[in-house]
Amino acid sequence: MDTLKIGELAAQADCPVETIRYYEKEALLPEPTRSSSNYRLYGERHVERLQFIRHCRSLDMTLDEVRELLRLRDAPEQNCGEVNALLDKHIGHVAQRIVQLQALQEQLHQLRAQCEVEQPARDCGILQGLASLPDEMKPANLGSHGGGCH
Amino acid sequence: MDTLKIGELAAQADCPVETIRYYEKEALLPEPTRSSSNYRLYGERHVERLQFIRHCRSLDMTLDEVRELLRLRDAPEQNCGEVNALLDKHIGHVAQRIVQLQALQEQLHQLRAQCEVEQPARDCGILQGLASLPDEMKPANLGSHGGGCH
DNA sequence: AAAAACCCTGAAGTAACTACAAGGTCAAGC
DNA sequence: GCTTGACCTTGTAGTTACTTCAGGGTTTTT
Repeated sequence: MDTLKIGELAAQADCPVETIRYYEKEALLPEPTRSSSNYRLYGERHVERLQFIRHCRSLDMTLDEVRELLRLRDAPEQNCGEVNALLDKHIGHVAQRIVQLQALQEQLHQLRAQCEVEQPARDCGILQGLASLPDEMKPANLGSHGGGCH
Repeated sequence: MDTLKIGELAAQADCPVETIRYYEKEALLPEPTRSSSNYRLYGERHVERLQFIRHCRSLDMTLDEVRELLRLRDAPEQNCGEVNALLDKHIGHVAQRIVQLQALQEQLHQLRAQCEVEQPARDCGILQGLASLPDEMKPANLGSHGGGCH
């Protein structure tokens, strides 16, 4: 019944093979059956589940959020209110991050305006602008849900 | 001459003590002198350098970017064109990330609109919307400079 | 039969810290 | 003089979501 090797599953869900093994270790994917030579063998339900996970990840959810959604998905007669709440919260996180990055962008543009020409580094307004710590924007202000742009 | 203990430096630059030790290990801060009881002792140049680093970090630069800026700062007669270029590149990263997150936000709002009520999870439009992998927005598309919002 | 392509496990590396554990030092109070 | 607490030391492990590697075994293709 389960006929897909890991590379075939990977192709169907557009996901690196190593990531699939990682998801298995994290218990996001159930352990598949094995062939006589110990190869993992997957079926349609694995394809669906992996696509679900990858879609969530493409929406920038954490694996913990995905885990929660999978749990809710696995209990189909329960109320989906929690699903809605989780998504709303995630939308809030993203909105917050956008606002943060926009404020950052403003600061960066101001800093950039300090030096329009190429000159000796000792006179560079940018390096001077970076020398003192502005209290409006401490690293701590980025918060635990900050995340980077890199 | 160097009279500040690590906790005092930490207070002046608003930076956790452990982070200072981490920056030292990363060679962003020079090794300080030591007291007879092996305590680190810092002076004004350390305060300045640490504030510089923290300011860069508050602007979401990577430590590699900071390292590069410190290098340029340490050569004051060189031309600062590289500083300007580094900052422009960083501004580009942030701009790109903002656009990405806005696209994400759009997708999340569309998904959220799939389910306005609380109902059995099996009928939840959100869970159904997450079930298939949309090709316009694969995780790979986020790129190596993606970063998260968490 | 040999080479290429695939599969296996387990460990280590990434970024930038943070949080211990297990101890040494110092100032204040009793 | 002794204790208590705040501070300092080193070193190690944990965080996220993977990615990369070493050192093999298997299957498919040539």
